[in-house]
Amino acid sequence: MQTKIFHVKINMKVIKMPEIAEVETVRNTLKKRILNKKIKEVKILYNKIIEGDSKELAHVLVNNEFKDILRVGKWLIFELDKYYLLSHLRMEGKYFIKNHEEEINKHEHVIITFADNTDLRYHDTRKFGRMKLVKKEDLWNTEEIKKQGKEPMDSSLTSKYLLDKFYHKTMPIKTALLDQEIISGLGNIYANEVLYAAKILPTREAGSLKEEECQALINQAKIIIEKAIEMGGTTIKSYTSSLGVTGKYQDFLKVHKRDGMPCYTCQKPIKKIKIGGRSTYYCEYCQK
DNA sequence: AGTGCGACCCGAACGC
DNA sequence: TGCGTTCGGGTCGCAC
Repeated sequence: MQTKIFHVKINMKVIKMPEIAEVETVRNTLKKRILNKKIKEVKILYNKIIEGDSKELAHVLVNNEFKDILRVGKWLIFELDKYYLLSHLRMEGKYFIKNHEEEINKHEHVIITFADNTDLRYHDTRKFGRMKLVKKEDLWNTEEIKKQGKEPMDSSLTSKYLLDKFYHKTMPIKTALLDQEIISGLGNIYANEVLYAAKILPTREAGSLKEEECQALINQAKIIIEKAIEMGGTTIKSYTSSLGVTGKYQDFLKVHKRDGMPCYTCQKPIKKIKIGGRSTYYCEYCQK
């Protein structure tokens, strides 16, 4: 099983979507497969994935079991008895469940073996992902968790909240959308999509947005995330091969990676620029 | 404090 | 063909 196969084929390229919807999909998928199974061995093959002492982490996991899996923003949180194991997939982190006998792939960096001889394997080609052990009582005082802003699906994410966060901000709205301390869970791809759907130019100063524009961002973020979670679930279930992508995914992304191609609304070519070093796609006519 | 940018990684795509 | 170069993702840390 591959848990991170949130891929969309566009222009014959596979686009990866390491965002909140995908992390939620991973959480739901793993919950069905790994809870309440005794861990008998932990191998850490690349130490920099682990923040802190990797030997201690392995020691804590062995003879323990995962009770539940939570999520805050893009952080996966595996519940143990006295600790939580935090896991951030960054761009290319994936979890596989394999039989322990299967050969270890060169990108598998953490191998957790259960008593039933199945492995939970953390796979990360770019080695950007991170894991960290925290004591249960410290979870909400952990920097990474504490600073997460409101999630798109959270009803307390309101236009007033955004208006307040954006107040006097000179950075482009695109950059502000990627700030996890404001909205937790949006990545570069969804930021592009949300701005297009809300008809807001990515270059606008965040502080220049009106309340109704903030509301439009929230509305579109909810729609896009919800759809993506729905699609993610479907993708996991129907996954059979690397080509297991159905037709509807091709219609999902409206601007991302579509530079030079006609805008679906006005037919003028989609522009591509860099904002904060990140690829930004937009329609200069439809977005104001 | 707010903002911007390089570093971290490595496979894929691109240029010659 | 094969080589070297560029790009892209999220986040942190540093410089201004």
